[in-house]
Amino acid sequence: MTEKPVNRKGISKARARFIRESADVRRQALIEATARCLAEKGVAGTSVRAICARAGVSSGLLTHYFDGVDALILATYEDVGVRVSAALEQAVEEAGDDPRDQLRACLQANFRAPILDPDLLATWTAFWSLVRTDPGIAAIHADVYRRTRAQLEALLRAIVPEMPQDRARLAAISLTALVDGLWLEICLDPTTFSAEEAQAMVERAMMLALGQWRGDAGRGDWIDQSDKP
Amino acid sequence: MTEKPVNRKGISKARARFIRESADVRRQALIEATARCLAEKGVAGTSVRAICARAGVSSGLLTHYFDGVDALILATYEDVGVRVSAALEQAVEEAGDDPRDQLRACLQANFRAPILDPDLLATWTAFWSLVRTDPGIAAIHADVYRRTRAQLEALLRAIVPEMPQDRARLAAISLTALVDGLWLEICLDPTTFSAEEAQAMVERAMMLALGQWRGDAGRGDWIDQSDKP
DNA sequence: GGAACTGACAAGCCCATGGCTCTCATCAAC
DNA sequence: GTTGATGAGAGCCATGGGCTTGTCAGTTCC
Repeated sequence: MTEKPVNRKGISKARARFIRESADVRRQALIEATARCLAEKGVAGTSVRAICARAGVSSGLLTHYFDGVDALILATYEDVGVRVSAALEQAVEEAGDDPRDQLRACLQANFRAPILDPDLLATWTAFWSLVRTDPGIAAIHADVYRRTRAQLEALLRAIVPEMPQDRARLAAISLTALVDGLWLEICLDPTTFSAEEAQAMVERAMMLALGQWRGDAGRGDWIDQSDKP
Repeated sequence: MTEKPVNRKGISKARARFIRESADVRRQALIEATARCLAEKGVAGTSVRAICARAGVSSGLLTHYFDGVDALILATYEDVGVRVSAALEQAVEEAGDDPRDQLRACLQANFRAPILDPDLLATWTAFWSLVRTDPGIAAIHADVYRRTRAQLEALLRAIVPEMPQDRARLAAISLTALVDGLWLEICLDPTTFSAEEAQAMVERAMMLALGQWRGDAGRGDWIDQSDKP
């Protein structure tokens, strides 16, 4: 008595096979598909159907696991933010014990894979454009940047303990802004300057922030002075 | 024999009065409406109907004056870019004859009205998110940033003629990136630092780029040395 | 000064696409 | 085999962009 399933138009349909996955696997797949969509086609091209097609699932599944497409985008922002933080963290750990090396590594890692990636910037600009209108995105943004600055501030004060609190704060803000600006521009238009030049610029800014630069407008040499009075 | 105009449903319609405007006025009105839409509702909320409602015209007029909504967004980018450049140019002119004052004014004007404006950032992030996918936007972006850097480079070399070409180039890139990063962050989240602090940071970076800073990690005083050896 | 003309303009239709829901098939655990 | 959650897929309503049609405001020519 098993009759073939028939839709409203009377056409027999064969439902596709599928495998059951855990909620975590599905969520992660949807998040990664969203990031790829944002990167490749921008916010406008990031639709439920596009995301689900990339994730290889049907469109109904998005609503099943997330509270709509906006919630998925928010989850994607969180995930991407965590991965960037992890990449920076790893760079710091691989840099050894000298806080100066750690700071340099933390800054320069922004101009190497996986952070130096135009696709990642496309994802990020999509989020920036949502900060204004979406309080949830704004909250995550504030948190991500606060953590970044706090980390830089801690490294600065580890290197130069006598640096005043306020100066460390402003230095961390400046370095973050410089890195952001360089990263933005090199991802948007890689022909203007190279990743190596970007790394040199942030290293120079770092040294200047540490107050270990002597004005020699012509040569640009570094003055090594590891121990301070 | 004048019968009332009747639409397909047989309902008599009274066409709204309108006034004829010149093409320039209409184009400008549409461009400004687009900028406001981008600022308030992001790219997703910037539809033909939304733009035209803001401009106070019917939706058909957009196609009449522009080659679709994409072309209008592109024109808006051009217009906004020109206005920002004009604001910076004006700041330079009002700064007097000293190129040092001009450079400072050019940098610090980014943290005053009309450039320090979250709405403007929203517009700008919308454009950034389009650079990847739209070659027209990418070309305009490259041009705008090239001009900005060229201006900074010229000012730097006017202040310190003996500065090598490459160092001036990198300094201009760094200053642009710093300004962009600070401007981005202060517009996204004004609670992190103030406009005055941003101006102080760019002034400090400017002085450091000019090589007129002496390492005094603790105090942060300026060393005035207008004449160089 | 009025009639014909030109083109800016409004209104609304058409089709595509978007997000979401609803129904029901399918799989895995018991 | 039973069962219940996972998942597919069509459908629904809203919205979007572009186009077509027809009107009305200035202009021109007599």
